[in-house]
Amino acid sequence: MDYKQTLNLPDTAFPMKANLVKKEPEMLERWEKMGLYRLIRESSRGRKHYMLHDGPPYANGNIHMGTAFNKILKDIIIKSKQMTGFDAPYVPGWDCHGLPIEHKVDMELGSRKNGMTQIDIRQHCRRYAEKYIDIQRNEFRRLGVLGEWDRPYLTMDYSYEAAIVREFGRFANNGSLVKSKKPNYWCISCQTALAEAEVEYGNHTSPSIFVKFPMISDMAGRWPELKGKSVFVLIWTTTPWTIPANLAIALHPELEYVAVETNENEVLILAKGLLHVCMDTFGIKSYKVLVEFSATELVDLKARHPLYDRPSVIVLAPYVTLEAGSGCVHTAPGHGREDYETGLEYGLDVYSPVDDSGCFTPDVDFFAGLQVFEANKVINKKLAETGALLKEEDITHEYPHCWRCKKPVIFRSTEQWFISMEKNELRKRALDSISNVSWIPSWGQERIYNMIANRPDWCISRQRAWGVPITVFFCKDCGALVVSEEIISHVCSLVEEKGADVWFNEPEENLVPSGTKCPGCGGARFEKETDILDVWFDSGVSYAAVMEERSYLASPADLYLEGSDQHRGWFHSSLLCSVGTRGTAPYRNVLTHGFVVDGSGKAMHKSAGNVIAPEELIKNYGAEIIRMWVAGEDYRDNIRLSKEILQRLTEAYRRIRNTCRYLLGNLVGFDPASDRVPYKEMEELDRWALHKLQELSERVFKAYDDFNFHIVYHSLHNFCVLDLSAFYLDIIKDRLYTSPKKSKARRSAQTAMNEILEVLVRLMAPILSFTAEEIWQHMNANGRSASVHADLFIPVKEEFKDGGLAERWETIISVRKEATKALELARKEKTIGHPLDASVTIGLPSDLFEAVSPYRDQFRTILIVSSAEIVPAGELQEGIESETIAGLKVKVTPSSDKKCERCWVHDPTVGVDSSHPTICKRCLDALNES
RNA sequence: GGGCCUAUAGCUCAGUUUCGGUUAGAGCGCACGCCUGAUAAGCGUGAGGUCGUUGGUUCAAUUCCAACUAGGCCCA
Repeated sequence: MDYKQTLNLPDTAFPMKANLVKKEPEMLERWEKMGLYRLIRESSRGRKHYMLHDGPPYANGNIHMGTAFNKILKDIIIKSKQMTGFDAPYVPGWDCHGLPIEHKVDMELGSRKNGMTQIDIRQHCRRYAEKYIDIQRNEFRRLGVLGEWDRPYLTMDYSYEAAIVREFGRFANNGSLVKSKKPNYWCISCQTALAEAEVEYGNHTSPSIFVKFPMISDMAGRWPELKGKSVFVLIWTTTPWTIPANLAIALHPELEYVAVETNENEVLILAKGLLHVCMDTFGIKSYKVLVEFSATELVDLKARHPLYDRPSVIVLAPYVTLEAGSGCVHTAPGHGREDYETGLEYGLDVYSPVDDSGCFTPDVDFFAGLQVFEANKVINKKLAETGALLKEEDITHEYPHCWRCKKPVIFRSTEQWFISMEKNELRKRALDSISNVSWIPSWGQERIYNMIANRPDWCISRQRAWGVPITVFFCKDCGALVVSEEIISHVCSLVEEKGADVWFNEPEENLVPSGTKCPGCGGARFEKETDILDVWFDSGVSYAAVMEERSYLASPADLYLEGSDQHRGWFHSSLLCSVGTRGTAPYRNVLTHGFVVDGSGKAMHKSAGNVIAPEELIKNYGAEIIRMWVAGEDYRDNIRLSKEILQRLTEAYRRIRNTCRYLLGNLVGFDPASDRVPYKEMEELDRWALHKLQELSERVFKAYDDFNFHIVYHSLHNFCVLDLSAFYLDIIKDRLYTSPKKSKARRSAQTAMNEILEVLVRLMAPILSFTAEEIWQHMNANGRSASVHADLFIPVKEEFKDGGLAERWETIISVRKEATKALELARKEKTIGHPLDASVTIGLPSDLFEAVSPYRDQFRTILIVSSAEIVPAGELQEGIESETIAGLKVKVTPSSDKKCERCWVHDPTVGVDSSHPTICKRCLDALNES
């Protein structure tokens, strides 16, 4: 007789092989068809909200691992919050305006751009953004990210553009908006301002000059050594054309300076550390240090400009180095970023006497009308004439060039709009609001605090085409700035209806409310501003344009979640916008993650050739493995990605999948409604499993709560591998297979397994979204939600917890561990093969014997051997001594009994019934019962 | 150069973080073996770590402090 047919072996249609690459798209289609996202929204209506506000990725290019990571992390949070019992909507967004898109469109258009209007170009930009929104949307959905994909928020939506204008208006109308000069890259050939991204660095030869600035301030009074000498401060520069704009000389606050006499009573001031280098350069053999000063002694003293009759003041600046020059840095606030910052600090004018074509303005004596690069040699000649030029030579160095015409660019100051950090105490209020936000990890707080504390005013104007205009006017008669709540509200409604294009399409008279008068002169003719807004302002007001606008969302959000670079980006701009207009931060919690790096911890760069694309992984592994990777890595640090990591994840995935498959297979024919065994009547081992399950739930819930998804992942995996596969499931196999189908012993195990699967499938759903759903479809259908994602976590059941039981089983497990070691030795010695060949006797020290002896009858099954006996240590002479538990001995011998053909246990009762001569009594009973 | 952060077995993570103290844990992978009634599965045993480097504090440091190195983000 083939007794195998009489066993209850696992049986399920749930495939062992996941085939994720093929199955995932089918699952997505299913979700799409059933309208899963809507379904979840409807089913959670009325629950407490959890508001995660999506930071908009830029609508350009395909997604990369970083954006994929970020979106999956958000999805895990949304799903876990949803299953915890919140109503957690997710509205994805895109950042659509800005230079990078305009750039790409520029390149696509090429020379065609020349005949085009700004409106034409904007149309192309809009189409370009739309194209990539579609591409990225599909890519994000493919990852299993659930959200309102059919109605995302776009910063180029008319309603969003209107919100930008409205929020900008609040700043304009509360006096925070100021106009002032700021140096920027400027291409004199294209006659346009350039952004950092439009500048390419390349070699360039510049004249390098050392120039003497005579001191005006009296030095001899304080330093008698200098009495009667001509004292000069020595500066060095590679841009002689900025000398006419010199207003200051910067020294490093912590460097030592010297006054050195070179010849004929001439004294030079320079950094002590560069003295010898400089003297060598000048070919000065004999010189004498007269005085040494610290920089702080010289600050505020005045030198005279070498060409003009005006002072050049000595200031301190941290960026001064000893790498080159004299340690005294020529400072022209109108022509350098650092010079500008220093100028602001010391209240210097942003003097930039150069016009659009790069020529000196008429007020510049000697050089008016000269183009700056041409002017270099003229200026040097003039300096030489006045005796100020100490040394001149050419040097080749890295210098910024225009990305389009490849010509060297200059730094030049132009009028820009700023949001003042001080006018309405924006800086102070922003800093105050930071402490009301929970920053995760906590160091995020210090990081953004330092940034806000040290940042200059926010320059919000861009001389570009693709963006939302700065909607202010100037009076054509008196030049006054004209902006008001009425004007902003009028423009807003126009933009709402026609998009921001209306600003460029319509003449001024159509953009102001009729009857608008200049508040200064009463004039009625206006000129509109043509600058557009910094795109950081666009996304910075998303809390207003999205969270406040949509009825089912709310602001402040519970969570903003982006990479750590966003402390300078979106977290930063959103904070300034919200504090500036609402007086409070737009978020309660800010979670940051690190960056995706390669297996060795290096950043992914095209040039390094170590970039891995999401598309490639989806094709080879499936999105589920990427999701597991997102969960498994501790994202506070850098997030590593390599082939080996993926390999490990794939194996872990199979393990979890197979454990669930085994549970499914053993639950065939089990209807919990009618077959469930009451807790009190369950076998103790099954109750142990339920206890461990509650511990798992507790740990996982806490981990989800703390956003520690790697703990969720490790906990789930460990539970499947250790508690289930290697212990619980292995032991109950015998009971499941050989007991009668409907026996209480078997139903008890199934009751536990059913509970385990119900809990597991939910706990894993936020991470293993595809697989959990697949399992869900194979589970008993009674009263089940249409999707696991529309269901809730099963709360920890206190009634399933039994600490005392768990403790007793800890002891049993520790004894089991010793027994398996002894079995392994016996196997090595070929005494046994399968553990069921063995008969085991365990000698235990008295305390252990006391603890374990109530379970002596169960030890055969616990050890999965044919017979097991527990005796006091003294009664066992032979056997292997344990190395870890003192006094414990294990004796393993081959079983002398016959092997039951049905249950494979060697048992003395095999053959008791002549009609079934090859099976044991237990199996005989089982056969008779069923 | 500045701000913030990270550094535990081949890989992913625990732990020591509010008190520094006996042989630093887990899983995976690897090696070896078992099973063939979870089978392109399952079980067992074992080998892997001077806890980034160097100093300091201490009776004692992977754990505290400093510097350095490597790496990351943001600035310059």
